[in-house]
Amino acid sequence: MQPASDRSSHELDPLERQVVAVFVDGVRVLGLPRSIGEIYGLLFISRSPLSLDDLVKRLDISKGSASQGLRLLKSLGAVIEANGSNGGTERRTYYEPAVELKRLVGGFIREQIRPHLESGQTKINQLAARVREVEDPESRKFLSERVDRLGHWMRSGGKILPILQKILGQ
Amino acid sequence: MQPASDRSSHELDPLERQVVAVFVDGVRVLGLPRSIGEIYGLLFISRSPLSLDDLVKRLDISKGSASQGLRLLKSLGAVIEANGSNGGTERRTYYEPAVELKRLVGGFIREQIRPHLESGQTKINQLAARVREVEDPESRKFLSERVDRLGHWMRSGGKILPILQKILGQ
DNA sequence: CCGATTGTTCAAATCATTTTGAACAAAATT
DNA sequence: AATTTTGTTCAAAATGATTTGAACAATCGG
Repeated sequence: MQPASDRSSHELDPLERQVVAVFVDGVRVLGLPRSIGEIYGLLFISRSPLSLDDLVKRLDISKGSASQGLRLLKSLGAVIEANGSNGGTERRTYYEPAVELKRLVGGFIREQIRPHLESGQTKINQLAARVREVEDPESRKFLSERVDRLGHWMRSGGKILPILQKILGQ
Repeated sequence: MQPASDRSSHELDPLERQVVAVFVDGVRVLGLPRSIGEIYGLLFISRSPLSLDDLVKRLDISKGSASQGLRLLKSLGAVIEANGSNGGTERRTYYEPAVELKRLVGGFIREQIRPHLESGQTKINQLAARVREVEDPESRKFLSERVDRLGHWMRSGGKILPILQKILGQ
């Protein structure tokens, strides 16, 4: 005989499976691996925080995956450690999802978008320097027009981000 | 003896290579394959339209890649066919890049983002229906709060897109 | 101190995506 | 009509990313 809320059952129930599937899809659009979606999805639909071991058992993934997945999600600020409100016994750490869109978007931008924009800006500066050394004035004009445009795109991208965050912050 | 603008040289010059590298990086962030970045990048930095065959030779990619890459780029509205301004001789088609950010962003949103948002919305509706059938009122309350949140995220995503387009359209 | 528990790391295996290239189709040229 | 040119398609190969699992470290309890 099992308790009503069957924490020892390893399998996901259909609703949980469906939620996890939504997140697996979602993270693929963002270019993140499937396991990230599985982990976050299960945390999102679970009423209480889960340990690494819970994730391993219920999602049937390896410890390695769970560990790495949690690390990434923590770095994004998408999961937080739920330090047991118990008296400090229990050394196992439990995780819960951050559920404010603002936080999620902010973390994603900070970790996954900004670094690319920054390295892109560097490369475009190098490009501009090279273009200045092109002999033929006609070519140089064309190339600098294009490279300028590229720089403009980058700057637009940079400007969009805070706006995005502002809007999604409600 | 070769003409000054050496169209028969297969190799990219260093500047072209650098531009292509920037686009290869760029499209990876968007989750598109490398060849897409190579093709668009070379078109972007080329003073005249290029044919499929030019792309194959200069980028040293297969005909198949070039053909599929061009198809995707056309569907995004990122390259357009430059119908020779000649008298209709020349049956080979040449391609040039669309260089207005607005167009590029619009195409990407239409082809790569909207479909996901739409199928996501469908899935969330199914989810909501299932949640209504959960017996335990406590659980049902929790689950419907979470699923509502998910729906809210989706709608936020949908609302952001036109704003993005407006801002990037200058 | 020893064994059990919890979690991390990283090389190897697995899996998914992209690229290739051969076969084919369509249209133009001889 | 046969050949050449241009381009598409798609199964198989190559590539690249993720996942696994064994080895390891750290901490706790007995």
